[in-house]
Amino acid sequence: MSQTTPLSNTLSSELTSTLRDAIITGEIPQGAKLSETRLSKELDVSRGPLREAIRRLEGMNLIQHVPQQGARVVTMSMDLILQIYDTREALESKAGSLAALNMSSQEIDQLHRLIDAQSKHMRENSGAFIPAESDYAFHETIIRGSKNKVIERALLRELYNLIKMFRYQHEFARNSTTNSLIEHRQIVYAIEQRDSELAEVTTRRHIAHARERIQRRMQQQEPLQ
Amino acid sequence: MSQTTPLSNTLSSELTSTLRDAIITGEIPQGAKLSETRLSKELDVSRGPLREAIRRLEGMNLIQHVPQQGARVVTMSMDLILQIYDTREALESKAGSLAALNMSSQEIDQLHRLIDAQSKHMRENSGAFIPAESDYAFHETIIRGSKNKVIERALLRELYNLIKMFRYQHEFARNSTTNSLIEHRQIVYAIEQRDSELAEVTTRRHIAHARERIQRRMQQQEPLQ
DNA sequence: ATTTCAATAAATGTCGACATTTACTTAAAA
DNA sequence: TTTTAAGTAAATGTCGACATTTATTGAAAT
Repeated sequence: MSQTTPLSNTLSSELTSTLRDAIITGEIPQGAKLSETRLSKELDVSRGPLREAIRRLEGMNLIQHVPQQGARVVTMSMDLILQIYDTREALESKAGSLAALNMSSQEIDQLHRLIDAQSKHMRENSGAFIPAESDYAFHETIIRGSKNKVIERALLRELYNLIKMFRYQHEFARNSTTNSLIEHRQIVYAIEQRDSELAEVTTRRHIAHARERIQRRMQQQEPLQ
Repeated sequence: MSQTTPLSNTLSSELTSTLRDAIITGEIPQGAKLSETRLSKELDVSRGPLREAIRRLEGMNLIQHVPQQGARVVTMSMDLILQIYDTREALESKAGSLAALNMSSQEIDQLHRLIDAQSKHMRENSGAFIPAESDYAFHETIIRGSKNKVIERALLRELYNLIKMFRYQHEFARNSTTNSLIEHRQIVYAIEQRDSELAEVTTRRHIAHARERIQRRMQQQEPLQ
């Protein structure tokens, strides 16, 4: 009989998800110390699995660990979020070009469905933003469509969590005008045409625009620390 | 009194380095299982720090961990090494362009010293390869010079270990003809001129050439598994 | 001989306790 | 009052043992 998904994940991986979400939402705030003794009491687990979860979150860039001092949630500075977006631009533009070569037609269909939903949402809520989940789904579909596991891991496991944290905790960082939808359409068009160079350029510009918006809004509105 | 570097690192971080090196050199071969019970006896440590080290190596892409089954050293396939080089091209070209903007003159001097040493080595050992350490030092200097900690971490902590493993275990993957030295000079020239676009292009091409060499040699010589 | 199943052995996951280092508090001295 | 230092409290690092799951072995049945 074939093996199905395990009913009980390991405690360590449960803790990883729990803490990750708590960090993204800000329930555990930036810069906060993750005290092992306190958390183990609060969550009613021993320190072993907790330490493993913390090591994993370290690998996801969500936590910084100093030997003999403990672990702290990363602090999102203006500098850091711009560095993240520079990195994202480099990786995701490559993912876009690879997606144009490697995506299945089913995956391209999925992109169309997501764009249509985004378009519908914009029409019905005039001038509204693209819902964060729909935007993530769009980008994740392309990233997975690149069929490059290394880029996929770097983006989804190590950058997107930080981006989600940033967006979740800073309203002004939420997506994005009608421009984004237009740019999404341009990207899908390029992928559909199997034009990897165009996909690379349109994706690069899409991320660069997002970076510019962040930089602009941050300078005027709220100088992050 | 100011705090100096600690005399005794934590056991867990010692183990991380030890295992990392053993994996890179192939002392622990690709695909091998990292049995906790066996390793804890061999290295005479308890399983706690060992498990933490394994989690860290997981974050460095050197190990794959399956719950309830244990950890195995990554297997380097033809597909994987090419994916790594595609990722490296995207990241390091960006690092090159940022280095042209952000490197200090001291760092640029360091690049010159490295190139001169490489040049001297080539003259004295006719047609020899650039020593691996010198090549790594060159690229690391540029990557750090980008002043982008996110890119730096992605490259040095998550890609270069895999590249070192690949090179160490496959002689045919060792660097590189006189071409590499010429390309190094082109990159330094661009950085020196603070020409970020040129630095991006020359770096991109340098990595792309390395990728092509690997692909070519792999097809004729030894089809990796 | 091959397959299936039960029993056993071994490995990973988890826990609690001890050791050592760091942080804090309090008292003494300047 | 401020600073320094000793002593105490707390936190991280490490260890060994138990629990549960997975892998292996061997015997029985087809």
